[in-house]
Amino acid sequence: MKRFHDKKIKQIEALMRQSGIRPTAQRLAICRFVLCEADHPTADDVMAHMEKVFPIVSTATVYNTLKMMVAHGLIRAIKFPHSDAAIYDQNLHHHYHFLDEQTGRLYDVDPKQVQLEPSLENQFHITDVDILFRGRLQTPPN
Amino acid sequence: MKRFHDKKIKQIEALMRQSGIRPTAQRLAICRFVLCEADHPTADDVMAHMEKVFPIVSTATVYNTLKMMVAHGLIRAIKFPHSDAAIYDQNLHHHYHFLDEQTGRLYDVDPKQVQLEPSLENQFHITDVDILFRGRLQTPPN
DNA sequence: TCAAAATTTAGAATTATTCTAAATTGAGAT
DNA sequence: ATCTCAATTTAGAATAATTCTAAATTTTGA
Repeated sequence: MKRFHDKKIKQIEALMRQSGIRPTAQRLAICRFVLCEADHPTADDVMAHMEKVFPIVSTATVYNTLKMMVAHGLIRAIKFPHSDAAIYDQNLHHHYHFLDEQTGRLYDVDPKQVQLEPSLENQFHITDVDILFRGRLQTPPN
Repeated sequence: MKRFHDKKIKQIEALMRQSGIRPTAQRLAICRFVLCEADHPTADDVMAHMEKVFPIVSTATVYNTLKMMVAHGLIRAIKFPHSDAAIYDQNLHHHYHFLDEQTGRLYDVDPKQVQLEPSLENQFHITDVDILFRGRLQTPPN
């Protein structure tokens, strides 16, 4: 499993280089976490993880790296109404979100599962649609 | 028109009392602006207006009053991804929003104009849906 | 008219994020 | 290996939106 691990690192390093991000140790650790381990993390989540796996990282580096990843198209930054902190999304496909109001956890929603037909052509030319569903997880019938 | 003006003030005062908000001079001015004059204002917009019509109001009072109006169901506070500032919405009907990306102006969208059918019952119990359409105003054919 | 309660205020505190300028690290030429 | 220049990282200051605090002011109702 060490080998597997190494391979993942190598892949991420390659991805970073392809995107034009020089893979320093800090950046690599941040990218790995955000791309492979985390689920809709905030900058704070990344900080907390980094404090475990990396001697000392500054908030500046975390924010700079996240911003860089966004700029190079590796992730997207999104804000939701329930929190002031941006979350970083590794899912680059067009998708919506569901917020479990009880846990605060976000889930991706495939647009295929959502039939949406706005009749607004007369007034607005729509280029993008953000949707946040809110509620609770469905308790499966036992 | 003075009379008309007075009547509006009286109505707002009555509304405040009914909602359990004691109508002080500051609060009345804030309520009037938010309910009758403004369009999706931020706290900052309210501050700017107040500086014109009222000697001195503190940010604390503006925020307190807005929070109070929200708590008493006179308005709703909403956050959108394009700005960190909350906007206050006097439209209490269920509705969506359209953001004109060129001007930053928000428009209400009647849910009747939007056919939405998510197939998520197996996974999620949806209690609310926030939608933000983004784009530009439709240029009317000349 | 006076005390108690409510309101307002200035300014400090907080949170998420960005900026700044100095220190450190790294890469390529020698 | 070594030196230099550019890139990166850092601590901490700055910013913006909002909340908090404690003192000052206003209001209310015996």
